[in-house]
Amino acid sequence: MITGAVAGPERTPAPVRRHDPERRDRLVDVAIEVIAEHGVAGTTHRRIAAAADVPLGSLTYHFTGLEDLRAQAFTRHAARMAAVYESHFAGVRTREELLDAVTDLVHGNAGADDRDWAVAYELHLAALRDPALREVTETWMRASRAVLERIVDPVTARGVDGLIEGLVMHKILSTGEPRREETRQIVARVLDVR
Amino acid sequence: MITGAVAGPERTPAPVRRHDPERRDRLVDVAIEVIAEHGVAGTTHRRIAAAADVPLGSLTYHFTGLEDLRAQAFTRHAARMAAVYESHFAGVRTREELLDAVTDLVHGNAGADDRDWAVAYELHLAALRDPALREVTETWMRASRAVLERIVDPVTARGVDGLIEGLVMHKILSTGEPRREETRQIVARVLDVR
Amino acid sequence: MITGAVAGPERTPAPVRRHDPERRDRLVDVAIEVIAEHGVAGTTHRRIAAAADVPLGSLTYHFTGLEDLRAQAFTRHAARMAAVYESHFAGVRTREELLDAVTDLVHGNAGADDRDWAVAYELHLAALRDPALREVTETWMRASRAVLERIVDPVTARGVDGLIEGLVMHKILSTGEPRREETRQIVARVLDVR
Amino acid sequence: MITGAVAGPERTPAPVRRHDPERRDRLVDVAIEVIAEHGVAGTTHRRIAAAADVPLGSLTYHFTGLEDLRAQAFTRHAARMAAVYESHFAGVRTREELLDAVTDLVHGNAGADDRDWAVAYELHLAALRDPALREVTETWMRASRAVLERIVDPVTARGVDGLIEGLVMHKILSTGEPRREETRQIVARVLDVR
DNA sequence: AATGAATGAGTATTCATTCAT
DNA sequence: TATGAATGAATACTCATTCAT
Repeated sequence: MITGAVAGPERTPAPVRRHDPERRDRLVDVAIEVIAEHGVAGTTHRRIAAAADVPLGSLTYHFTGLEDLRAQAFTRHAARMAAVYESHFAGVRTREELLDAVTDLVHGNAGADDRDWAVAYELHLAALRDPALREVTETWMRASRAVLERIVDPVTARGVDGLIEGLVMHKILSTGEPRREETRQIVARVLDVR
Repeated sequence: MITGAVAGPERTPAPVRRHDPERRDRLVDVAIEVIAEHGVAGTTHRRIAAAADVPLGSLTYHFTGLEDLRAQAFTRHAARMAAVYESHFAGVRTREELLDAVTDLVHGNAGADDRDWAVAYELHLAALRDPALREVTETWMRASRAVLERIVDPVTARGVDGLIEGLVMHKILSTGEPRREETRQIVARVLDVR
Repeated sequence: MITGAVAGPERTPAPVRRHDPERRDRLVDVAIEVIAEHGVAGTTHRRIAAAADVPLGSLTYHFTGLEDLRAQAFTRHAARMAAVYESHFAGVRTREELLDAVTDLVHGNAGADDRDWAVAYELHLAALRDPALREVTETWMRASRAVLERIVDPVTARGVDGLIEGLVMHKILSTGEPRREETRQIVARVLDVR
Repeated sequence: MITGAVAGPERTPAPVRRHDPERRDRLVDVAIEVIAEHGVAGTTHRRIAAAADVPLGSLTYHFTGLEDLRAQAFTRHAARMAAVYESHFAGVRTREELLDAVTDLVHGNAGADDRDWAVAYELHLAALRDPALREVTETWMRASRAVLERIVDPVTARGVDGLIEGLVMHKILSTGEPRREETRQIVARVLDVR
């Protein structure tokens, strides 16, 4: 016996959806993905809504505006990146161990891939023009330095942090993958190991 | 020997050139300025036209489109930055001299200021998604390395180049200016000086 | 005789009324305030809800829609303005007394200030396009005339009523306050006093 | 012989339009009409564009924004209304002639109909909240008074002007047309005729 | 050759209203 | 009963690009 399905003439195609707790939360994650994919400039309400499979109005319901959502996305991303740093260097005690850990980080073996770094650079650039985001980048930078300063002195920490930033950016930009051994050699010098 | 009238492929039928013959050229410069001021995302035909005090139609007359103009602006900027590198390191012979030169570069005493670096980061990020710009960044990066490789080995060159990139970015992002002596100390290690 | 429980058509099954039992009533007042502040065009569910410190859903719960609420707000305002007329002219018997009373009304010494008149004009204009509101304005206008006709003939009543309308509007629009003595002089002529 | 008209497969449905000088000018007129029809609140870009049979983008090309267009529409309307006053009272010399002229004006026999007055009231209300429009209303009001002051003293001018305003508004709001003779009688008193 | 007008696609945002809870 | 989430239509506005002049 066939149940229901009596085709009335103007049956609407199922309104569905509705009641989606955590949507707000999910939207922030989707926004991060869209930034990774299309850059800040290409991050539009429409694109996020489409990626999250959510109606357009939902975005401005949950967030004051695109700027608001963007800021939250960046804040979350920075927090995650800081957590990656934190946990990646958690067991490191000596400069020798740090050397391997930093090399791993640069080469993507630490929980943050090119995509994540790309978002980070988007954040950096956005922060250059938006003071509100400066706070996010500064908090993040302070956290990173603090992690490194558990093992090395502040000057070295600043050097390593800067080196990571630059090497990763060049790695992302280059077509050819740089050799791990070379990276290790450079990091070793900044760390004054050997 | 007749100097003029060398029949090149695009011989125009007596140019006449109403006035403002270097407008095309000037527009590229203005575009760089607008990118510095408003970022790639905020760089529109209208904004450039206004900044150059030129009618809107003039932009699409001289350039295929915005993308075209942007690419030319980035190309020119990269060439200029490469020239800054080139001339800044021109007289440098020893690692000791290089140490000072690099420190100067990072601290803005080399012909490239924060504004210039900001455009460079805009380019980096744009190149991440536009293969056409990848060529520009790679050419530039190769040129930078070549300059450094006149003085140090390739691995060190890559390290110094990356360190400059990272330190400058962090300097631009930070509110407080980092101390020159610290920078020098870090660079010294990568250069293996002292 | 039992006072309560008169079985009217809409006998509710023991109201219970959680709290804020006069919310509905209060919302109408808040709506009037919002109209005064932002005009009909700027009177939105959200704005009223915010001004009343009430959840958004509360508005559509208590009222069929915005139009409904607006109509009720205007109706109440017109009733209040009519009451102001009524009580302001209550003790007036002679044309001489009326002359002072009208002058006072125009100059805001009668319980209705510029803000109230602004809402009145919003109503007038809205009524121009919404027949439902026409009823409100006509009832109000009839009431006003009736008040005046207790003292003067219908033609004079219509004249005075019109004059009040026009003088108040010009007073509201003008930057400089008109002189009371002038107003009095004009009103005197329409009333044929002196 | 059949000329042209060789039907290619993807013939677009005629782009037409283009080159429409005076469009800007025409848009201001259309805006006035839309305000008359739908009120300020209902005057949207879309509505004006549709009424003028012009693409949406054309509006923001010619005007800074809706506010700009609205202001220009009101300014033009006020100028026209002032011109109506001016020419309507041009030949008037005596108070007796003025009496007839004012009565005609109120009853719509002077080149300004209900529709025009409705726009005027829209302007009044808009001016209440927008200082920029205050200038328009004040200029207009000054012009009206100046016209009347050629015939009567300033106080009387202010009274007549106010009376016209009020009587016209009530006439527009009322369903039944008031009797001309009554209007004349009231105006006569303010003018102190007979 | 040069440009101002024109246009259609796309942007963020606001909002009245519906509805599951 | 009351409400916060949800949604789709509508809003003003921006813009790259086209094109008649």
